[in-house]
Amino acid sequence: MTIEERLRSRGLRVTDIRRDVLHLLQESDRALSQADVERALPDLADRVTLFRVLHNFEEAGLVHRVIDPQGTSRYATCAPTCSADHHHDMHAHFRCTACDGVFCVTGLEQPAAVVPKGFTVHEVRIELVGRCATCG
Amino acid sequence: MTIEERLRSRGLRVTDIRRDVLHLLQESDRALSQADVERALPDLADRVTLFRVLHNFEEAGLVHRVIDPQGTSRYATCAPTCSADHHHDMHAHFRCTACDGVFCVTGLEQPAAVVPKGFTVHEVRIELVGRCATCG
DNA sequence: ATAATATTTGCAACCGTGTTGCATGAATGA
DNA sequence: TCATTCATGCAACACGGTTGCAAATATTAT
Repeated sequence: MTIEERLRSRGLRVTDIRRDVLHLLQESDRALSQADVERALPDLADRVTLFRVLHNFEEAGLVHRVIDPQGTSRYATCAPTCSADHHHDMHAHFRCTACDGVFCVTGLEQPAAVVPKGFTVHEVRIELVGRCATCG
Repeated sequence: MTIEERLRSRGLRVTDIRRDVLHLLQESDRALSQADVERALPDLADRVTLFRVLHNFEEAGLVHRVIDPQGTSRYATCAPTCSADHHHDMHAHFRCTACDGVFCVTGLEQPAAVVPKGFTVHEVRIELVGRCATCG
């Protein structure tokens, strides 16, 4: 599926900005912050526009968002089968302490959660912290 | 151990602000943001001072910090045996989708992590998401 | 108790991310 | 091609986080 088809399939109009940003996210092996996108594609668009584009992508289920340890949002493309509602419970994230890169990890089984009486668990989020292949 | 002893044992001087803030965190059953502390103890201190007090507590290993889904920091008292370095890998956090409260959960076993070749996992962070006992 | 020292506090000011409103320009469908 | 709907840029603001510096306070030594 081309990038344009991907955008249209989620009801988003095709524009230069959206095409370039989605392409960048697709090529990246890690989750990018808005600042990362601005650095990679300087002068492509106003920062408000970028904010809205990333926001649109997330709402449309094209990307998922993860909060990094500094509290800023990072975005990464979803698997093609992702939808906006339940794409988050399909994988965990790995964060490298050296380069601060965030990677997706699939195939992780969820541990049985033991919570106090009266608590209900709907979702288990897992973050792996360590060093990536590049940083050794 | 009294609050004052607790502060001194970590090399922190005892002041009204530190005593009140640590007491508040100790009494709370959930992790509090700086804004929460300001609301609970209005006019106790300047917001910069509060920021530094919470920062000191974390460095001293008196509290641990967790980033909530909005990307803001929340603080909760550690078990007395916690140190600044390894207090984070002793428990998971539970977040209530209704009241946004963050609670500590202990006794959770860590899942075996499957990561790509070349990756090294040093730590596994787990966040449970659901409804707390109060919110049903 | 007092003075000397080290730390804490408040203030002003700044940065980055996130966010809204509004006017303008561009993509789509008829 | 025209009308409509949506995307974009700009200005402006909210908020959390952060630093530097001078004044106030806690600790230590006299």
